[in-house]
Amino acid sequence: MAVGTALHPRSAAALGTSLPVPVPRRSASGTGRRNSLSEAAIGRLPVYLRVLQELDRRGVQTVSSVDFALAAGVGPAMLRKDLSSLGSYGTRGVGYPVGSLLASIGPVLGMTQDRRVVIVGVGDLGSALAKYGGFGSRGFQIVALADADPALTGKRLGSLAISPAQELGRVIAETGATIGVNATPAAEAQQVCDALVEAGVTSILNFAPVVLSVPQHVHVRNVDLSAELEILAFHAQRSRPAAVAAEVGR
Amino acid sequence: MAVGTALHPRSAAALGTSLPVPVPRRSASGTGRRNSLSEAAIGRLPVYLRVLQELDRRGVQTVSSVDFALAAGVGPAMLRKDLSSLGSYGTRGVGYPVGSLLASIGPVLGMTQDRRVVIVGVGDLGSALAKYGGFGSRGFQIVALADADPALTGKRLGSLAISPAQELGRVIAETGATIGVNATPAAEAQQVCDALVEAGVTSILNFAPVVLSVPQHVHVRNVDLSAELEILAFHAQRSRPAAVAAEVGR
DNA sequence: CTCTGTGAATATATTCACAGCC
DNA sequence: GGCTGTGAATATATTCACAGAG
Repeated sequence: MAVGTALHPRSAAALGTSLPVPVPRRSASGTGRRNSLSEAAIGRLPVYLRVLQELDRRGVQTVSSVDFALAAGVGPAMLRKDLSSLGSYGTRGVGYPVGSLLASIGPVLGMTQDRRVVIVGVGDLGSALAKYGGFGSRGFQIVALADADPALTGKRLGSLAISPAQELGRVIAETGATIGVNATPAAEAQQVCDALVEAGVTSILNFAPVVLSVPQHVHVRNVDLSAELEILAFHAQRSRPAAVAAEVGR
Repeated sequence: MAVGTALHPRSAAALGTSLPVPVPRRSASGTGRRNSLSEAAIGRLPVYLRVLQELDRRGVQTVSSVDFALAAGVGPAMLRKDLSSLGSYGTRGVGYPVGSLLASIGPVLGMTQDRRVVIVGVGDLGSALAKYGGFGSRGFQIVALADADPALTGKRLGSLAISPAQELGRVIAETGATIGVNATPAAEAQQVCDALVEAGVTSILNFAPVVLSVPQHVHVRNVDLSAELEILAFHAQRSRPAAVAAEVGR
């Protein structure tokens, strides 16, 4: 039988970062305005939002799909299709109204909701994330920190105290966090993930290089930094065919 | 004209993190053993590699596509297809030999090459990355740090001194770094990116939430942490349709 | 005439399902 | 019998190209 008790007893795991995994595809229910957004389009919305905010800040009122697309790093046709499936607010012959679009896309990405985040694992990465201003500036509020290491619990980081990981349930209940960031080492990641799920968190951003098992209703996105570098390394190497042929053929 | 001089004069920009962008598709030259790997498959290789290393560590010698796929969080058919396009080392009726597969996939991801990394931007995130053990354990060596802030330059972080960002060219030439990690704030990111490219770096991992412009031969992958949270927020919200309908319809 | 919205065409990716080998 | 390798079928995503609104 080889692999033995495969990593965990639950369902198949979610692999995030848009590495397309056989997600069972939640059939088109939901909020989708016109025809629901494709998964790929959803991944582009945050970029669109950022570009719109930048345009707005510069006082731009209207933008064509060509200029918008250029700034977002996509093709104009795709951008139009994405916006169109959002319900489309463009005017033919003119372009898209920056303000209205912002007001439409923002809520779609939950900007108007409560978005409280708990970070578990306050090592180097966890504390960097806790201090990172980018979350706050985009409407996410870090409301709690937790770590399994007793040496850290009780300490403060900015305005937040670090709670013991064992008390995750209570901390989440008290703070109302709905998003969990898992910045623990690989060995603890599944356990922490389980605790988050147990406490009712349904969105998890996972930095640990492991495939987490979660129930279907929980969304996991993985950020695997080493994997990113490996993918870059792969491409770098394709540019110099000879180098590897020797290695692999050996 | 609206957007005006769109963000940068160079070519269209690369959006990484596998958000599939209209990459001009480098036509199938290169190292690919059998029929070349799809971009999606390439993104899964690091996961496969990690699983194989774990199996190897546990002393597992052979693994079936079903068990392997389960551990990697993908479907067995996809895993077989991916491995098959790598040149396939499986044995029918038996499974895949862990050791040989490792020896095959490793080099494909550049594990046997020199993989020297320079980190630019030694703020919270940059220093967390510099201290992160995960890179080293997967064969990446951080050989240089740089920052534009004069208050930081000259300081040390672990065994490395922080160089002034202005000297990136020299630092890269001296250390032979081929991969650049851009952990600078959004406002500086394009400038740093330009400097990296100028210095001959052709692989960039970008954490700044901006669309970088680079020449065609340079590969960029973006890790946008806020975007990840926004995508989670989007999905979380789809689970509660009513909440947003009110917001958007307003 | 410009620029959006969108069906149709194409390109990619994933899954099925089964032939063929161990 | 069990399991891989892979063509064919399906599902997703992207791009084209043009009708039609302003």
